[in-house]
Amino acid sequence: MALHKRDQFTTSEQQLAVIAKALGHPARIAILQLLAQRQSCVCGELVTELPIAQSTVSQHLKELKTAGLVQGEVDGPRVCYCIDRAGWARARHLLSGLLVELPAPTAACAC
Amino acid sequence: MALHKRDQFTTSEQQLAVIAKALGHPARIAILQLLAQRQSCVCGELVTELPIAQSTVSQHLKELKTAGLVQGEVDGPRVCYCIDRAGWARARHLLSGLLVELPAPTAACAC
DNA sequence: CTTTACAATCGTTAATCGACGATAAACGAA
DNA sequence: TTCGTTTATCGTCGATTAACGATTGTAAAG
Repeated sequence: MALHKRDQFTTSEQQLAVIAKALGHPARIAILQLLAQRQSCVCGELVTELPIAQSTVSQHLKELKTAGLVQGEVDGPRVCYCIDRAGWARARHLLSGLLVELPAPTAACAC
Repeated sequence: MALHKRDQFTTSEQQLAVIAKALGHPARIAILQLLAQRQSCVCGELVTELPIAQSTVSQHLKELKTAGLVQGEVDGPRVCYCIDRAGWARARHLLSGLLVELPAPTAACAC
């Protein structure tokens, strides 16, 4: 593979991209919203709430976990998921940083 | 193809996912930041600032344009890009909506 | 009318994603 | 131990992404 162009970007750019990529699918947005609504963590309940197969939900959860946005804890035969406190705090920080860097459209460009 | 599961999600979930997906690459983050910094719109200047080939930059610009985040205007032989006011306003709205829905880690889950 | 820049598109390649069904693994209950 | 429930993983498939070089298109400049 050797020397990805990817490495030429800022770490904060990369971190933000990882977060955004994890958010880049409606199912994962829905999962996060469900986990936030029921502040009690849900498990395979997610599967019944979502219009996708169990294995697909599991994959999305894995991606969210990899991105550090979600956390799962085994509880008997089932797994209890919840939003990863630290990870989501970081994500919030990066995202709101972007909203500051790219402010609301005031004057904007001359083109 | 026929009937994507994708269609089963909220439109706001889908819109947010489209935005997030567009932000899901460090090069595109970098492009947006560059366009914001120099409030004057840049063009192929982007190519010299970024560690990727001209054609690749062009592709990323296209994706950003498709997502409605960026806008390009032909100016002689060159093209002047800037942040799409309306599109970015919408994106901001959706993103900050998410930050409200998923608040900072206070109590969180019992697991 | 050429030449020259600049930017978009084409064509290709390897890699990743999204989805599914099927299977395996973990564990409590009978 | 065996069964049922729950979740993760495997294997597969088509579609998409990311990247590049090469080519094409467009418009000012000579």
